[in-house]
Amino acid sequence: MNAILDQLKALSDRNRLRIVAALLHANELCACQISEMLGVSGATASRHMGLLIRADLVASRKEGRWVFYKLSPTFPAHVREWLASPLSKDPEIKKDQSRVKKITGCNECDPTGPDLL
Amino acid sequence: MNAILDQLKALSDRNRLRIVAALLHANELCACQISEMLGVSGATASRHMGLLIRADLVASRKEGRWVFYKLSPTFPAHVREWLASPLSKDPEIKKDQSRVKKITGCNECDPTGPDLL
DNA sequence: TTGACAGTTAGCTAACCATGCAAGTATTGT
DNA sequence: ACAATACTTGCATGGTTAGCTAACTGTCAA
Repeated sequence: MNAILDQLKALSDRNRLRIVAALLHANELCACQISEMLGVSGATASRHMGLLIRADLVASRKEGRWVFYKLSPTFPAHVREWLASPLSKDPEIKKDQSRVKKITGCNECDPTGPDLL
Repeated sequence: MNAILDQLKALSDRNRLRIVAALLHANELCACQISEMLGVSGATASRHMGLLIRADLVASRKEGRWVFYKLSPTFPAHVREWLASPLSKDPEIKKDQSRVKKITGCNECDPTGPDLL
């Protein structure tokens, strides 16, 4: 039960749910994009990502100074099916998506890939 | 997003997840069974049930002095598919199931029905 | 009507958690 | 080596929440 509980706790925060929605849409994002999208400090974003990683919902990849995040390969399929459709229609999430597009702070970030939403 | 967030928050508590697991297994339970299964006061159990109802995960039915709870007809199917199998195997949940069987405080309670786990 | 029982609500406390700032680590470029 | 950038971690703080007891509402029985 603890593994599932950790995943539920990780998902039951507004900002972390926004992060998951963004990763469903964008395939891969770097930390700076996430903190800017949320409008929180880099430290706070980093904590959220650590929590999502420990819950086995997100995987990270380090490349030079940057850390890139994507949904874990073991991200529960049923959760994806549950969240994908409603989140893709949510106005707040849509706003996040267009905000991410405009973030050019880290030009290595190329959030183009299969859209999972 | 708020509706989903409310459901996630409602599920992301150990005791409330135990309640949902019990309802997946037992079809219908009364308040006294739930508080006794959890080992918490009736007041605490009542608060948990109120939260689950407001999240639209549980429906209640009043019969005389008793209130019976079951999963809402709109309980998300994907969530059920996600939780059912792992929870049914969880030792803590199994212990809850056998504990519920022995509760005879309210003899109206007849937790026999289709086992959804 | 009075008492007992089942459940809810109010008020409180303690624990948890999201956040920011500041300091630390790691990597790159000059 | 030094500075700058990207992220992480320690610590303090304000807000949220699970839990209790006590008081309240509603129902049934004597």
